[in-house]
Amino acid sequence: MRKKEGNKEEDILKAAIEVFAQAGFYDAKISKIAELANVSIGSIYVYYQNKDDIIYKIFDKLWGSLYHNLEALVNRSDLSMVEKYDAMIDMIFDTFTENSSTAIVIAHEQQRLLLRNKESFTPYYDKFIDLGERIVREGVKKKIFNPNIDTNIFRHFLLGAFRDLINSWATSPEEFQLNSVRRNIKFLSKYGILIHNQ
Amino acid sequence: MRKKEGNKEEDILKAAIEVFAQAGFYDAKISKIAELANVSIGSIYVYYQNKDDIIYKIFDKLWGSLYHNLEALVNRSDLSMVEKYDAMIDMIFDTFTENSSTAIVIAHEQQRLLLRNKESFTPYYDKFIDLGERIVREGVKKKIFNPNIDTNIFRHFLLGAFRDLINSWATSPEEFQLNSVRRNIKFLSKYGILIHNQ
DNA sequence: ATTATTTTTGAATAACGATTCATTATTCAT
DNA sequence: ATGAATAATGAATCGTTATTCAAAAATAAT
Repeated sequence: MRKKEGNKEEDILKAAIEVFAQAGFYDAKISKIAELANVSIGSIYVYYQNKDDIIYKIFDKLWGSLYHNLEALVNRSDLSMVEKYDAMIDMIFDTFTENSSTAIVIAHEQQRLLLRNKESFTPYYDKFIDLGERIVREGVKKKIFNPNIDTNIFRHFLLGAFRDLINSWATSPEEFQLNSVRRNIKFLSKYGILIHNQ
Repeated sequence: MRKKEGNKEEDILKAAIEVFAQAGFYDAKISKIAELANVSIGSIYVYYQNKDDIIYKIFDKLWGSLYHNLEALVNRSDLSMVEKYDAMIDMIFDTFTENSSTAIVIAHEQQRLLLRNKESFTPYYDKFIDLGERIVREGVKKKIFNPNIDTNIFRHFLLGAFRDLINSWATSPEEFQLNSVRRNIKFLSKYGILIHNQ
């Protein structure tokens, strides 16, 4: 019986994230991924069904991580509502910034892939959204969040803003102070741009 | 001298918008665009250099329209600062919703194309952003907008939120009340999600 | 050392679809 | 009518690259 050398499956995924982030999914070459992963082209097809399969597994990994982290947060009763909301923003922020190439891939490719094939998309994405909406509804029920805001619209608003900002930072990190981005997302989503004078 | 029949250039652009929105840029077939435009494949290459050229002209048209409309707004002195901001949101909102397929194409393709080839991208995009930032800085100077918010971050925040919401509506219009989306974008960007109790 | 089993390899395949360009069609001026 | 001149056509080309699979290499058990 032959043993597997190293962890090719993981090497390939890591390489693919970099290649997809740099070139975009369609311009990314399997041969380039193989080269970066120090693996033959054939090996890629041992561990993954095809090119699509690779990107779907990238999504699955990140949304899975976000989902599990949010799950740990959603039922914490030691936090005030606003503390819980801030913790959610921090968690999402940390996850994306610690995986900046994955963040770029998601920002660039997710929308189209969702359109193309909703069935094979990671279930963690919808589960994550559900948990997020639950937190917002909890805030409304506790009369902390504005009940006139549509929960569904708010989550698109917030995630859309997140997506653009994280992607912009990941693409040109020299243009943004990461902590400033974090602070501004928190502040803007809670208080908006206007100065409140009463 | 032979005259051109109808307006093939425009027919092709309109068809391409629909095909790109439906299939995504890379899966879109030139043959499908030709079919939808009632034009031969060869004619497409009479009016456009290549596939890229078509999508760049789609972007140019929409961002050009946004830029010119914003230019008409930016120096209006008959509006209060908040009225001007609301008018800007309304204008962006109307432009995107009146061109919903183009909105989908932009939401799905712009980021990657910007990365791929910043030079051939429409100059109206940057010019539009500049005008938008000027309005925000005017709001700060007039002590209506919060001076602690980073202008650059705010525009990514707002446009990111816009992008996701318009795209979501354009993809599943049955899921959203358009006026509710408009109202919520205005409210959230100005006042945030928290109830202000003082 | 030999065999069995599993892993790895990468040259060859095969399909695809953007782009070209020689040909045909249409219009207009004379 | 005729002939420029331009517009339109679409079959054929050509490069590209994801995927396959038969062979080779590595390991473990005996």
